[in-house]
Amino acid sequence: MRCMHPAEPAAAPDPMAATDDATATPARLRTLPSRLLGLTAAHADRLVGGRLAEADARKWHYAVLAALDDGGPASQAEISRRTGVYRSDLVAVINEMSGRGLIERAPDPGDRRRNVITLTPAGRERLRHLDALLAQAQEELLAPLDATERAQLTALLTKLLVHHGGPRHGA
Amino acid sequence: MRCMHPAEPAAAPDPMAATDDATATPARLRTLPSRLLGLTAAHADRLVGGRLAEADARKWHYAVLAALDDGGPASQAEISRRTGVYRSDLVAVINEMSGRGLIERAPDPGDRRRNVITLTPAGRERLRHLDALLAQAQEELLAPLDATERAQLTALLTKLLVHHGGPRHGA
DNA sequence: CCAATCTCAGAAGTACTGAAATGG
DNA sequence: CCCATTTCAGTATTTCTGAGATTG
Repeated sequence: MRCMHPAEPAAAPDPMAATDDATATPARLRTLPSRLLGLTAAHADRLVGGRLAEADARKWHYAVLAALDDGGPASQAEISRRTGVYRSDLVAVINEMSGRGLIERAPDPGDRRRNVITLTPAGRERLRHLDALLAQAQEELLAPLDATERAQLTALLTKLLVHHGGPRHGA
Repeated sequence: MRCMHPAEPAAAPDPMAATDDATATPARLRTLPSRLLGLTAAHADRLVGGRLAEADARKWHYAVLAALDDGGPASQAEISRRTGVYRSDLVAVINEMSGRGLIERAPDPGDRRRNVITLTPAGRERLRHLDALLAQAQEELLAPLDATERAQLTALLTKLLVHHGGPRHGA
């Protein structure tokens, strides 16, 4: 995986993780919640990134497609707000995706500062495909958990997120 | 935070995270487990990184101190194996920490290729301090959960990790 | 005159690679 | 001759900043 989430730690190695070769991971770190979270998130990130890579896509691509399908056509600034991708970096993403015919970039007649980005039929189909890949990744990730445990995990994580200001762009 | 875990996604922003301004986060992403994990991990990373920053420390510093306190004096290569920090990057970390008197770097009499890194009393005290800061961060992170829920979260995350090859250096 | 949008060019922080130098 | 360790120099990736040009 590359870097779909702006406030999310893409997939960087973690110094707190250690091999179990000669000497194992320091005991203090073994059950540290923040470390477990980081490790698990990294793992999930690899899973998701790997699936998307099969289709030559990145998190950003999916995020943009999802934002357009969900909220309708929008300016680049608006997409940036929806997805958390920086406006600067959105340019390249949109260039690539429009080059593949997944989206269309047209000047806004009403406000000539803006480009209106629209999802094409090919983009919608692409989104469905990526949705399927994403679902596979989630299944792979959650494989060791049963339905009850999955619900618990979602509930716990959501509780942590909403408590600290909810899932806003920066976090 | 910076980057304590080698295979853990430090603290990169997440494109899948979105503001709730005009249009909210795409519905598909709202409860996507991998996204919840990434968001929560990023949040935890900020908390931990923030606390450590108070003491002008980074994850790496803590990881090295913990590894030394836990496994005793070691060569740099050994510390790299314990912590997951790359040998190349360890050099700078060790330089800085030895400059602050937290550790000592001495040539190994038995094997002159190696440096033996030893924790100094100041380093041990430093570690205790960082331990306290880390504990604060965990408490802050888990504040919305009661004891039972915290245990559940730890259990669930551990289950996910051990299932996929356990917490090894790369993940 | 100020705000917003799009764009590019580059800084900053991180992970990772490769090779040289030393020694076992 | 080959392996291990320390170190440096450099690559790759990604987030984020700043400024310029255009338009409201």
